[in-house]
Amino acid sequence: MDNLIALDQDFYHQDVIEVAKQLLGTYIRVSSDQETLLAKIIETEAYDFPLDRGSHTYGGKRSPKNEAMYAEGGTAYVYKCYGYHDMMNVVVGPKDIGKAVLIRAVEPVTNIEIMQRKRGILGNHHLLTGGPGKVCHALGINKVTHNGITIDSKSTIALFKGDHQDPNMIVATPRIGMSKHVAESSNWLYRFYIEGNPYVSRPLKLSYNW
DNA sequence: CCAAGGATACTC
DNA sequence: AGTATCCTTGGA
Repeated sequence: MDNLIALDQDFYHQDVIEVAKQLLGTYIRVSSDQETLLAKIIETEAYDFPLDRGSHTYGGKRSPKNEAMYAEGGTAYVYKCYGYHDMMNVVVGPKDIGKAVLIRAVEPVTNIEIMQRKRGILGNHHLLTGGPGKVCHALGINKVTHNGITIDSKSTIALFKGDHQDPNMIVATPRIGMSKHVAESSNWLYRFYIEGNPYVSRPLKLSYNW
């Protein structure tokens, strides 16, 4: 994978739904002292502001925990869910506007064996990187190291343009894991993935009716 | 103090 | 398809 072109700042200042869709097919690179891992993003979820009840920033709610989500577009918002699963989001829009896109699944591109070792998984399929916690685990993304960092070609987390993504191959569904309190927001079609991609997360509750 | 988690891995 | 479980954060 040569010729990687980093996403520019303008990319992160589009509508959050646009960013969620356009991130499909782009490449995420995570670098550490030990290795450089590359994967293609194939599933995302948009979190809007301020009326999205499913978002951590709903109603302008702000605390040290979600502060990074109010940073400038192009920042990483990484938080822990259920005590141990790290979740990686790309912040969207201007500073103090709490919008972001969650990276829900990726397709490994280089150093797949290292991702398998980190995950403790032998195969190369959706169990390896299909799920937001799995993505961070496989790529070595964690809150302590990465929350609040700027995403650019010089950073430990970088995003690069992918091949042109056919809009007809993008599937939209409700988001996963929305609680009841979230009410009507849970029905919004804010989850996007590339049709037919084998790495799409498939939790058990995937029977939708619309 | 307690309830709520943008989930995952393991059983049956 | 069910269930145990990780533990930090923030609001009451």
